[in-house]
Amino acid sequence: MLSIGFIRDNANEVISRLKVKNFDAETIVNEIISLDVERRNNQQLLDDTLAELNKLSKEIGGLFKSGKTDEANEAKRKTTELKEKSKELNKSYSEIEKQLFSKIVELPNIPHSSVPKGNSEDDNEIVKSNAEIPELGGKALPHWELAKKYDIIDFELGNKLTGAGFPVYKGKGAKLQRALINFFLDEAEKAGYNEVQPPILVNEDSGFGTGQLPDKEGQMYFVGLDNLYLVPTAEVPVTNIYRDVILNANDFPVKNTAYTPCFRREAGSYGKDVRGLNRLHQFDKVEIVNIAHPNHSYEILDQMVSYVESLVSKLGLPYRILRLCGGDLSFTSALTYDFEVFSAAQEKWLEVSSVSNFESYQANRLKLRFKEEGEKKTKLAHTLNGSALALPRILAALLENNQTNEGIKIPEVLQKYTGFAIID
RNA sequence: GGAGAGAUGACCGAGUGGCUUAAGGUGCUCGCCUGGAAAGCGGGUGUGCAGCGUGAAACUGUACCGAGGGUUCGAAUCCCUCUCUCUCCGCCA
Repeated sequence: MLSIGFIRDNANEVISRLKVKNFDAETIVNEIISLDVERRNNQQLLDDTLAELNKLSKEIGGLFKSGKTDEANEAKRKTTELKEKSKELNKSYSEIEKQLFSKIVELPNIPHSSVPKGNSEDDNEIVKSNAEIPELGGKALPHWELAKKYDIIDFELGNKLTGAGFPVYKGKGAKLQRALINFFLDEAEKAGYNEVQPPILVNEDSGFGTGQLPDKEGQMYFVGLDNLYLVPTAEVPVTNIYRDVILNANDFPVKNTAYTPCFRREAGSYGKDVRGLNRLHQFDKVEIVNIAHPNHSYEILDQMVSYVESLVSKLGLPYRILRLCGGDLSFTSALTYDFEVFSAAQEKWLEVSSVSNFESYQANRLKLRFKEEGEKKTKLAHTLNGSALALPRILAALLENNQTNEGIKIPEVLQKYTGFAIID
């Protein structure tokens, strides 16, 4: 969420810049400003009342000790009114604060100045395209048919065990999954990322910290008996490692990577591009998460984009990089680059990575702060994350693009992980 | 799952209603001392919100001793609820 001080000092800027996200913030911002004034007035009264009460209590203590019981009882009588007053002020304070909070969390993050205007994915800006699209000829099969032909992914079996969107990887398919995970983790480590293996169930505080809760509650699987959520991405547990943490400026940049399965209910997206591996309820992903100094977070973002680009290049996949327009940008993001690879039999671009800078939006929820060298005051850090990479669509593109009469060729970089060069 | 014991600052640890402004120690840091260091001595050392200022700081008020309520003029301390940790038993990959 945006910090109240920033909204207070930059109300007009907040309103105008949120228009890029097609978000009309005027009413909310005005409500926030007036609630903020109300809150501060209320706090002043409350603090004064409590100060007076504290002073009296101390005096009463002294009077009792020196045996002046009558005077003490007299003073006690005076506190009654103050106590009632402070109770009321306390109540109104929490009420105002609650309202203020509920308004502030309604505001999305402010988009970066480079974010293009636009309403949908059609308005995203293509930053780079390396689309040497392979010629497959007429008899190219989509990946779900290849999966069946070589018996490497079993969608029906997943239906039996769980339901739609939970495929079973078999034989060389399972091994290829494992190879991709190891390849991605090894590459991340080479790029300076520290590997962590977090829990894949998280509590409500964690869900709030990265912004999944309260808005996107319906998108996560919820284990009601224990009040826990299955992670939709490793971003949630890995970023929340730093919840309520105060870093030193020289700790930056903090770079973590994690492999986790990811669980998404995908409510409301039934029937659209869900064939095969295109959209699943459970999938594997390696995520990279950075915590950065505010002055350097956009350099870090560029580094992350280059890093992800190196992965898709090494896998030999045709790709393009998009800068998301305001309308397509997520609620919490200030700037997002999407990576898409071309899946040649479906003749479709598939999103395989999303790399974002959240600036201090998540950090404010997380209370993730840092101190400059020698300074006492804390400041909010910047958080960033990116998929590096999400497996299913990578797999879909690899299968489709590398199919030959002899079988499916495995990219050279993966062969030392798979132990085979072809699926036949 | 059963029984018991706990949760105090960066860390250890005292504190059973007001001489607590959270003792004492460790760590860190600044100063003195020193050729330099160690030791020693002295000072400082949390977070949020608000006020005052606005370059920041300082200063003032307030809240925070696992979380949330309650009792009281006054709560780290008493009461209630919850969460978590440890020990033993049970179960178990």
